Amino acid sequence: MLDLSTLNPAQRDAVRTVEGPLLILAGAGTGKTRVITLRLAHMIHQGVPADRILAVTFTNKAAREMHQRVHGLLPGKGGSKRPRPTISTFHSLGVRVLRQHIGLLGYKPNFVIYTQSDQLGLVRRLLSRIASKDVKVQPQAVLSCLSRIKNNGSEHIRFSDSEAAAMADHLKERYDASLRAANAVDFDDLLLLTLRLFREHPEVLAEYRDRFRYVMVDEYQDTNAAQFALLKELTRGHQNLCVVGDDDQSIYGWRGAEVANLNAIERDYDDVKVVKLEKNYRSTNVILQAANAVIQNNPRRHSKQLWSDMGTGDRIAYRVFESDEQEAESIVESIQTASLVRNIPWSSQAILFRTNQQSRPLETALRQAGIRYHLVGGQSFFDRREIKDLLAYLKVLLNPEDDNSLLRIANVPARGLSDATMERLLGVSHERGASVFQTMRHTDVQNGFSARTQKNIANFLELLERYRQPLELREDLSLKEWVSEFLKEIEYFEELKRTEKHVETAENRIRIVQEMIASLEDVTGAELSSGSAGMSWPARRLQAFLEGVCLDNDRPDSGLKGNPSDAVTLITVHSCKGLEFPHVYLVGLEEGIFPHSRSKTEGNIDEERRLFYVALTRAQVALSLSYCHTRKKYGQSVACHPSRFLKELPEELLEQEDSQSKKTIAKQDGKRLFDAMRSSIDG
DNA sequence: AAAAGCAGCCTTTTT
DNA sequence: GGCTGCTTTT
Repeated sequence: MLDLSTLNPAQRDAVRTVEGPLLILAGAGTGKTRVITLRLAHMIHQGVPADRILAVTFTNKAAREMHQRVHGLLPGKGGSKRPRPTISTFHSLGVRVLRQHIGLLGYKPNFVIYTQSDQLGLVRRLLSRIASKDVKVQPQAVLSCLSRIKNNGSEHIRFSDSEAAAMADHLKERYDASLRAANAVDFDDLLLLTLRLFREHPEVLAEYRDRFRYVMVDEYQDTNAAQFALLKELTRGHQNLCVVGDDDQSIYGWRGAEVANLNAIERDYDDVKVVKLEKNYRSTNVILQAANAVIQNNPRRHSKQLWSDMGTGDRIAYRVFESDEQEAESIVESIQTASLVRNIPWSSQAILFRTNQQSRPLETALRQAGIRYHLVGGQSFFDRREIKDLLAYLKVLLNPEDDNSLLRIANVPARGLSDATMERLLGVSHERGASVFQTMRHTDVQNGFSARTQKNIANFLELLERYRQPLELREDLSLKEWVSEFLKEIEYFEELKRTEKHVETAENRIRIVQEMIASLEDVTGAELSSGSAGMSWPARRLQAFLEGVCLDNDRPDSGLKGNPSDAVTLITVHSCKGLEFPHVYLVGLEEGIFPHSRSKTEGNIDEERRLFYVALTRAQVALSLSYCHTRKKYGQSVACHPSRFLKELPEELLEQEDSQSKKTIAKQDGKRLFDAMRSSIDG
């Protein structure tokens, strides 16, 4: 029997409600994940077949964790024969559905998924083709408008981006056509095409609706219109939809998330049961009071008051610094002191910041102090040239129709397919409505080029074919060896060495590629269910690998090798949602950074405040807030002012800490610090 | 056709 | 400050 006695009444109520629509309003740290996992386990104990349950999470990491926790609660761990609940993100679910049925929409099932940078590349290319020179429009802005149009139709575009919006409107057709020609889909398509599939092919919808009799959604406040529509399609009829969310933690509005979906549940479903979780299991009451006070300044929210049994707790440290470098150094010093004096492990301490670039001075300070850290988020990894190259090679080998990837690597390393040549091929491919790869293969096209270029084209095609064949034919193929051989043949590492000034950076890049290749072998059987039918085993594994890379931002420890995971966490406020740390240092609380300057012009201060609220509620026992008088922006120092959010904190919860008092360590602490330092020297 | 030099711009957040 | 993409040079 499943033990529910440790739950509070509200939690138990939520867990025991199995049938019908259920809305769980779960404040930060109120044991939400526990409720979800226990509810899942409870349903299965009650006899609901596990494979008829669908649980949707926001990130792949959350999905994995939930999977493990649920698995731990179920009987018969060894017997993997038992059906398991489906736990995935909306996007991964979309991929699964589309791999099976996308043929009905005229795509081929081996489609590739375009990442943000792929999309950006495509937009750039389209812009340069049509834009009559120096129309100053940011591809990034066009892309986000495109996304908005795709999701909501063109009437929803903001006025502030009118040029970008107009351009997006203009490009939309071409953009979609290019994707289709490349047999590619973008992130939005994963949801929108699934929705279209469900609407145009009721028999497919029926299959999934029948399969998933019980649907549960985590982080519901972050769902967008398409996701909500998908949920409605899936649960029409049985109405067994349970959503868990917190309107105060809605921080993805810029990506189309609609808090309104929380209320829409009560509007669109009959007899919705609402359960509110307000007892917090994470933080001291000082921290919770601060969080409550801040969030009260937001209008239109489901009122919630968090409280806990964790005592009053220490006041919140409030610190002011001259510069961002000093801030970084002092914070690192505090972390070190906490570790040496009070034995706080590195992993219990996290530094939170609003923007990725703020990590730089912090990383520098941590490295100087010799403290291990790991950086969460920060896209830099997949933006690395060598990773983009490698992924482009793999994508082309799997799906040569992928123009974007093909154009990226056609002449890398140089093989006589100049930009001019590829530009011409691209032009012809547009005329014929075929992919660049297909275009290259036509002899009549080839004949238009010089004898030398013809030879180069032929060589390139031959290279691709030669490596594609084993992928499709040899069931026992080792992907790792296969890729290694390919890179060796094209002399990619030599290319890296040649183009890099410093030997170390080249070697670093090579190492990164090799690590990536090694992880090709890690593709487990579990992910393969999504492989499209009719493909060979190695091709499906490669597909699963690329999917994982595209959809799962949570890259495996790219930090130093073999670290025993006791490291300080550096993380953006966005990606820290759902996490908790005993000691939290929130830095850079300045106007323009937090709240971010962009949010002011767009009137999204409320969302920034929610972001601040999320940051505060990550802390369990100790919280430190700080800002600087000057900060380096794009190389030069700029004066800054304290964040308005600081003024929203009740003064009695704060402990002003000037740089003097920080150095006066209490006597016994001083002795312990001394002993600790001595023993670390002796040892 | 490849390498070297230079201007301009930025990333707020991520599936 | 640093990167990307563009222009010039050889």
